[in-house]
Amino acid sequence: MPLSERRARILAFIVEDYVESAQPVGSAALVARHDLDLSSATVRSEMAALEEQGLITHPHTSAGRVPSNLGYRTYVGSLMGERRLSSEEELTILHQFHQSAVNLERWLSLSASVLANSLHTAAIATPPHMIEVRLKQLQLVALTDESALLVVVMNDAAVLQQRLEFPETVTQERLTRLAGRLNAQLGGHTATQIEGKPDEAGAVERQVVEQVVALLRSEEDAAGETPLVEGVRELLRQPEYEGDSDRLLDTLEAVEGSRLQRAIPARSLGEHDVAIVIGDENPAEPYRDMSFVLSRYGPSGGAGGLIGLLGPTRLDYPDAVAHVRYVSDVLTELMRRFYGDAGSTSVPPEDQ
Amino acid sequence: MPLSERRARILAFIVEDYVESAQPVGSAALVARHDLDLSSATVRSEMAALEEQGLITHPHTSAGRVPSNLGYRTYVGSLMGERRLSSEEELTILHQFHQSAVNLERWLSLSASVLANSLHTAAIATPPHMIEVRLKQLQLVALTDESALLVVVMNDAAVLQQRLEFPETVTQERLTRLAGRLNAQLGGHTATQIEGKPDEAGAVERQVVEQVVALLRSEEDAAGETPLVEGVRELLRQPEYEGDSDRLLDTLEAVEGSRLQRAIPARSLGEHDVAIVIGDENPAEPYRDMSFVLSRYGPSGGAGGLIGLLGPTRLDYPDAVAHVRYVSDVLTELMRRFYGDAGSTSVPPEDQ
DNA sequence: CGTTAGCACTCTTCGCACGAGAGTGCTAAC
DNA sequence: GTTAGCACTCTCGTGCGAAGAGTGCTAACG
Repeated sequence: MPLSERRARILAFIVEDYVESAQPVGSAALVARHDLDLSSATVRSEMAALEEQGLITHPHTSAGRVPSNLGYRTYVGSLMGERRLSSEEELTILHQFHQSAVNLERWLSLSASVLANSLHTAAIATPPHMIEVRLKQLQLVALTDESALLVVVMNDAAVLQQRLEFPETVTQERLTRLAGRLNAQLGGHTATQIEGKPDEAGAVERQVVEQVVALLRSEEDAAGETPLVEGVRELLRQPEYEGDSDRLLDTLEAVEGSRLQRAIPARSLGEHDVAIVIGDENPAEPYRDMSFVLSRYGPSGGAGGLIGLLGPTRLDYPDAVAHVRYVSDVLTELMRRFYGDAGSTSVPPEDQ
Repeated sequence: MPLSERRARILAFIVEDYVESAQPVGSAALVARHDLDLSSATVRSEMAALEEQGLITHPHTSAGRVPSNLGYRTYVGSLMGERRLSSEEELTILHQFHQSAVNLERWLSLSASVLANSLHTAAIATPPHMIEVRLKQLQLVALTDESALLVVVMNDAAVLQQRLEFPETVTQERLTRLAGRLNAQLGGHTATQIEGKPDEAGAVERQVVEQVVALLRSEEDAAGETPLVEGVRELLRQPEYEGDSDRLLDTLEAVEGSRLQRAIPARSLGEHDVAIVIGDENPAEPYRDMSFVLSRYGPSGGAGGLIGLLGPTRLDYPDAVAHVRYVSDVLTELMRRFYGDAGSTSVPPEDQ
């Protein structure tokens, strides 16, 4: 049953008032704030109907109304207006990026900070990773006579390092030669491709190749890395947590602990989409009373990840969507500009 | 006025009982728990005397006694027994290190985790840095035609990276040659030494050298880096924060925000010492009701930092000291074993 | 003279009742 | 269909009293 125009308007007002005040909204307050040409009594009967449809609820008999998850979902799905950032807001954000160092990690944490501060809630960002991770170049630096540092640069500009212990004495000269040879042979290839090649002769060589593969694999798994979280304190200062230390600590745990990464709804997300997950739409237990507003960032086909907001269900969704979309676009554009299409140009032809 | 033997014993019991229960301890409870050959009345008069000397206080007239900061200080300074970890405890800890990857950063966070979990409070670790940071080797990897990634390895095995934008087109060949030449010229030198050398010819060359110096400097400043914090949730679950959301949030801010690094008492700390800072001995405002138990880690003369605990003043100090000391020793030993004396052997003779 | 039993006193905590306030739901009239 | 009126319900803050814990003092004891 579709909502009547009037009923929909009332639902929208309830959502918006509640988002702003964090207080259940009563019929009288509602007519006072928005000049509806209705009496509170009429609004009350409409509210009763909305409650009947499961869109709003009562905390208790004599309290005002609060949107249910379904209510938020309806609001987000068809009621809320499209919000665009003003050019002033956009400039303020851009300005911060231009002041930052040219460094992907910084950008990510800056993006999350901007989102967190704008919406007064937590923001998350998963580190970028490519679908196809390829070796760009490797280097070996002797540390002691029998150990060295392996530094691997990937096509998504990620740099990983690993210390190696050798069973025999190796000189820097030998390591440099080895690195040069391996770069020529393995550069531009994926972990799987490298594994398909015939084994190296010496133990040292095999060990290096093995580690290179391991590092490539770990970068491929970067999607599983701990997401960056910013603004937890903003979130915890929200009135939903006021005076409720237990809930506060549980949320802290849910947000900072390792559980978050499994709860992020990383399902298919179109290029320019913003995904909204409200309350118990998220199957993971501790996020039942929270919402995610997420977007994919990164040039299409290149390295990318997710960025967005994590807040109470009582979120300013229009504002959240506008901010997430804008920040994600800025981030994508920066990556495109400064990292090219993240390796997609430098991938050599397949071999085999 | 020195404490009488008996009075000292009573103070120690008060501290220990309070540490364990988090409840003010009353005279009757005290005699019941420890078989003192005294009546509660006698204990009461001793308590009155201890209060007179400022070692304990009353939350209110009819409550038990709580140690004051001075009381803790006295306890820590002369009353508490030396605690050593049992070999079982030591093995449990060692076991965790042996399961971890050979990676300094991992070790650090593991150390902090171990401390946090053992004492049920927060643990902090400042990233290691050397007093003298020297360039070990650098590498340049072309990313696009006009940009490259500069990777710098330092004598403390730290690896930093920075993206460079060049005003002209550069090939990987040219970068490789440049890197080789710079390694020969600058390897083993400090930022200051490199700055003392005559300027390079080309713009690209100058830019690279400039960045190398900047990265060395930033590593020198690593002492000022954000310390690693582990176990904040453990800390916040302590009874001192129970039901007090405001204090909880303030503490969260103090511990996770950027203020922490300035509050860490990084003053001179002997090789094997464990420094204890209790309550308002820390001049920084938000840490007035917290204690630090810190130790320096890292081989002497090599890269090192601070590691330790951050908890309520109501800390199990003997246990804290024993754990901090042990973990710090383990960490130092691991560094010595796997990173050698962190570059001190590979420092070339001074030039000039 | 130090130690102890006894006791009055103080202060917190908890449960409970009570009134004010907010908001609903129903009904009857417009 | 809309509205005014009103009884009803529930929360929240406040005040009060009883229970409990622990002290401080005093007087007696060895």
